[in-house]
Amino acid sequence: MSVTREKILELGENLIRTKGYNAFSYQDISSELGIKNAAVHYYFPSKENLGTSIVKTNIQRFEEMVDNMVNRKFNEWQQLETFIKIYVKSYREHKKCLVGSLSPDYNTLNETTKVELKKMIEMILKWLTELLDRGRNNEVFAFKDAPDSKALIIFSSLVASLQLTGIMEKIDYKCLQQSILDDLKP
Amino acid sequence: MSVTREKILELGENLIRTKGYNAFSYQDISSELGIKNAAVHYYFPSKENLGTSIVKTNIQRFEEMVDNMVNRKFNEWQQLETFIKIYVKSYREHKKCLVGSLSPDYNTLNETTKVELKKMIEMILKWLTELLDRGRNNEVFAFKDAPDSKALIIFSSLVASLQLTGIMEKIDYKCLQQSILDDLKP
DNA sequence: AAATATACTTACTAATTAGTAAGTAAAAAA
DNA sequence: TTTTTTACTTACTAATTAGTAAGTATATTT
Repeated sequence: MSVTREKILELGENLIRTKGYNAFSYQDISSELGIKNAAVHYYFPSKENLGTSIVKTNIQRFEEMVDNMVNRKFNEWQQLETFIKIYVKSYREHKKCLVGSLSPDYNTLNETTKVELKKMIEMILKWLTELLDRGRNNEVFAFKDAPDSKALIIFSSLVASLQLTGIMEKIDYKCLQQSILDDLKP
Repeated sequence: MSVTREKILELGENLIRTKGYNAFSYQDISSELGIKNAAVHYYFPSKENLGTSIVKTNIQRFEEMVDNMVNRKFNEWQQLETFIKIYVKSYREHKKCLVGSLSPDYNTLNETTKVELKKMIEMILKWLTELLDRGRNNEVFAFKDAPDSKALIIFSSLVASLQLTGIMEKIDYKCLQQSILDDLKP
């Protein structure tokens, strides 16, 4: 695959995660890469196309991460820790996560982008729900709620806290991360 | 105060909460109210001005809600329930909350709007932290974490879940609400 | 060596955006 | 009754937006 194409995808993702979908333009990308507006359209004919590709790339990344953890025979606790680390990394890089950045703009997205975003959220929640359920059965986790409720609360906490830490510097994300894990200790 | 001015504030808030700050325009407001673009500028010279006024209105609403609960001598449990009800109402109306809608766009907001949004989040977290702390001392709530961590988790869950329910219709917001409350039962 | 595909640029369009300056009709104040 | 204020409209501007059509230099294939 083309280097420019990959740079556009990466820059586009960063722009969504720092400015939001409706605030970034093809000009933002072209000027940053030192190419012309039309060159971006050469790789991604429309913004719909680019947005959808960015979400698809993220879905793939998530699938690869899960595959990798299964191959390395991570237990449930290790898997949850690895997942949370993604958000801690975003926090350090002063970026929101893609889901948190795109969700408020959902109504303004094109159909194909909506479909992929929905798919991505479904995938994460399904994986997290099953992880929590399995982990509780194996006595790696302990919690009262239904696994799907717990998954939603954990995912929501990670997503929204990331948004809030971008505004309130005093919030300690690592502390929050520890809180989530402590809460699941048997 | 002018009726048109109040209609603009209300419509503007709804537009932020359904489309996002950078996707709504003065045209959206003027055409909906059957007035001209320039009439909106008459009341709110700039979008910065309108955005800031909308956040200020919401701060005032929050302060009034707290005052009202104190006057009616609500205990900590009742106060938390009342607070959560705001989000359940938003859920039923298919709207996100203002904080969740504006936070991802924070970097694109004007200084004055940033200041007010930060003030609003600070206010809510401070109130919730103190409520949880007081409630635990009075044995109305039970939880292990530090009150500020718990406040952040609860607030984040409410904000982000509201965003996710707008995408995944199968998520049961009332169930989540119950989970949050159950988790605090002594 | 000729044909073709790749990776762009040049130069543009049509629509939308926030914002403004000047005018106006009706109500309120003097 | 005149003046002033309120609440707009008309008519516009300058900037930015996504997107396109046609051209071009370079690399690759035939």
